[in-house]
Amino acid sequence: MRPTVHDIAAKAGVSLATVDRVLNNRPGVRSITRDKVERAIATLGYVRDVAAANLAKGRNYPFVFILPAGDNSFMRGLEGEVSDAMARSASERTQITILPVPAFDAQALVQALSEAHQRRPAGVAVVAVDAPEVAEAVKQLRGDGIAVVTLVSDLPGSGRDHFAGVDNIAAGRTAGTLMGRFTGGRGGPIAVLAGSMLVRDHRDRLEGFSAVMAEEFPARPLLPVIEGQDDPVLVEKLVHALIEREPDLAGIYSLGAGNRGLVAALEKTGKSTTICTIAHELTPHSRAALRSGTIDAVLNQDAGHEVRSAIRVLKAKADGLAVIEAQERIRIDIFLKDNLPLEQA
Amino acid sequence: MRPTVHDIAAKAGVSLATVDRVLNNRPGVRSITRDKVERAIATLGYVRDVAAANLAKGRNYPFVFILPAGDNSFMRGLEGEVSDAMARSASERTQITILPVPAFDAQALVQALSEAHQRRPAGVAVVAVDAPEVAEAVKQLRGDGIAVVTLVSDLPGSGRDHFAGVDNIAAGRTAGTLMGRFTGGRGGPIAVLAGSMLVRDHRDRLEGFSAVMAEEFPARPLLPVIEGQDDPVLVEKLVHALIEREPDLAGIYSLGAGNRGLVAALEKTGKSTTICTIAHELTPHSRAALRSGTIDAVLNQDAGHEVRSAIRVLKAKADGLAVIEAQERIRIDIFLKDNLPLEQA
DNA sequence: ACATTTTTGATTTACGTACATCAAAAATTC
DNA sequence: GAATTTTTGATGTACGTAAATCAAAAATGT
Repeated sequence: MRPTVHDIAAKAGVSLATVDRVLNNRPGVRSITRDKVERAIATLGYVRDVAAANLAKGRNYPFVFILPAGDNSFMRGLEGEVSDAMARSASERTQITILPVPAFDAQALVQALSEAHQRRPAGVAVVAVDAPEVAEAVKQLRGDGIAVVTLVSDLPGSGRDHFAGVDNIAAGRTAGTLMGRFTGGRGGPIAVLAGSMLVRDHRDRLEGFSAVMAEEFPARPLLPVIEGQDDPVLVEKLVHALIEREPDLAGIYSLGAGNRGLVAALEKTGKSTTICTIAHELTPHSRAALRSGTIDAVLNQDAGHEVRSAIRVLKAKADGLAVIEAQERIRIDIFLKDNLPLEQA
Repeated sequence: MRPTVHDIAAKAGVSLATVDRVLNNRPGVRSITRDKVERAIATLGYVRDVAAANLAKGRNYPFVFILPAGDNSFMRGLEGEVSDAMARSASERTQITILPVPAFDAQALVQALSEAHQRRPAGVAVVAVDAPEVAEAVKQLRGDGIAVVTLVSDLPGSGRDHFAGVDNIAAGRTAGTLMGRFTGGRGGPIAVLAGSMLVRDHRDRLEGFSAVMAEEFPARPLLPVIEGQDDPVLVEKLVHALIEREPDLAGIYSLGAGNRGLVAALEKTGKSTTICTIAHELTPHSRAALRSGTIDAVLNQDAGHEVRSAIRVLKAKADGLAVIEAQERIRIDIFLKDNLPLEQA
């Protein structure tokens, strides 16, 4: 059996109360006694039973998740994962509140952060918009001892405790290597379709993609970036025009969300198989397009992993514990039609 | 606050003892009373505090992990993950024992399963060897109410409760698509390097790879399979001979373990950049080769995920609970040099 | 209506830890 | 060496559930 506080008390020749004082570093223990107890802890290999401790403490973790509203499939999937986490709240002693905000709206986000602040949670997870006033709001939360984790989109310089998301430069580089190699057998330029260059993750992906294309495939021309605002209608129009303008187009890298317009344009022009298409985020739409061959590869960040990681980190930070950064790193998944995971319920 | 057993008792107008009888379906409760209690549970939305229950029960889960011995990097990594899980035993209430067996030795595995049986654990996880006597040994464990999960390599027809590993046919297909597309710009045949066709996962990978090559890239010739027994020296000799014999070789798919010989042969012949190489399992060796460009892509199964999933499933089965199969599905990771996760300590 | 069986209630102890209180002992100060 | 402060011990309660015991009540059979 694993040792308990009683065993430590017996081993160290002190009372239970003293062991408790040492374990929870309460005052009023001589350093000699403290040493005795700590030696007993070490030799017996005692580790506190966290479950029992939490039960006794009645500890719970009120968290607020601030997520963009709208019909972005990825974000809705993310929200679904947070809901799943809420369903697990009972056993994880968390109390999660979701606060929706308009997408890409720094001012609304600042207000949401302030509302979250008023609730006095132990931690806040937020899909950040890259703006100085948002960073300022995050700083205020941190100043009040509230842990803050950025989710999916980071906010460097805000003093956030952690970023639960992928390395988007690496994601862009991965897309670049795949694009270069998949289109190796033919000529023609590559187009890049973004949502908006005002969003940090899109900028990072472009940076990585461009770098690899320049380094490894210098012969292949890169067309100027097209910004589709993640709007299906606008994207379809732009991609349609692009395909007509560039009959020899070899590939399209879509680094933003809203792939519906892209897929529609490709399928309507009958170019879906000849143009190599690489997109981001596995959603019902991109999954279908991958299966049909319209999209050739999808890079994905696992929203479930991100949410669970964010919660783990928030808990640790709320308790003042260290986080093993390497363990919380979110991987970039590559999906081809052959390794698609089964659709979940 | 979430409701407790006391709240149910009050709501249902019965005593605590009766609530306990219903919750743990002990005998001696009229169906009318049982209904009252169950309605109270439903309306209050009571969920048992698993931590408190486990504390009260003093529940723990003795498990045995049977792993192949030898210097296979992947298997050593797997063992490391099991060790990590042992370190977490305290908080997870598990007691894990590792039983090493000689690799690919059905007889030794049967003996190990029998030894595991004698320990009367709540569950056993085993890297299976595909042989009828092994299946028989697994059946005996199951017959005694011991949960069995196959790890990495499955054993269909043994009645095992679950398989914690990847779909190797899909993995082979994924490799096929990558190979076909990566070598799209040039001619030449493709070679397949296996460990042994006696092992199930190798057979499955070959099946998937061959199928995709035949379906999608029928023009590309496939050379007869080379079996290197996962032995670095033999593999290097065979690959060296292969490269000399086939000067126009476009790609090599290495679907087994022991990539050291492969990498050595490629680098010594100076063909490392011209031959597209796809291998399995991310180990220090394959990672280095990926980084240097000798290997172009690595398909990986996350050993940590597999071990943690196996433990979750064993726990659930030991408690007679259902498993959400979709949630325990292990993904096939694709790594290029651009999306390599950082090396862990 | 009585005996018998079944069902229910009341109460207690336990799991391992947290936390509070009060008294006792030891160390410190003057 | 007495007064004071600091340190330690003893003890109890709590968290939410499990599990046991024994008595009381209700249902059942005859």
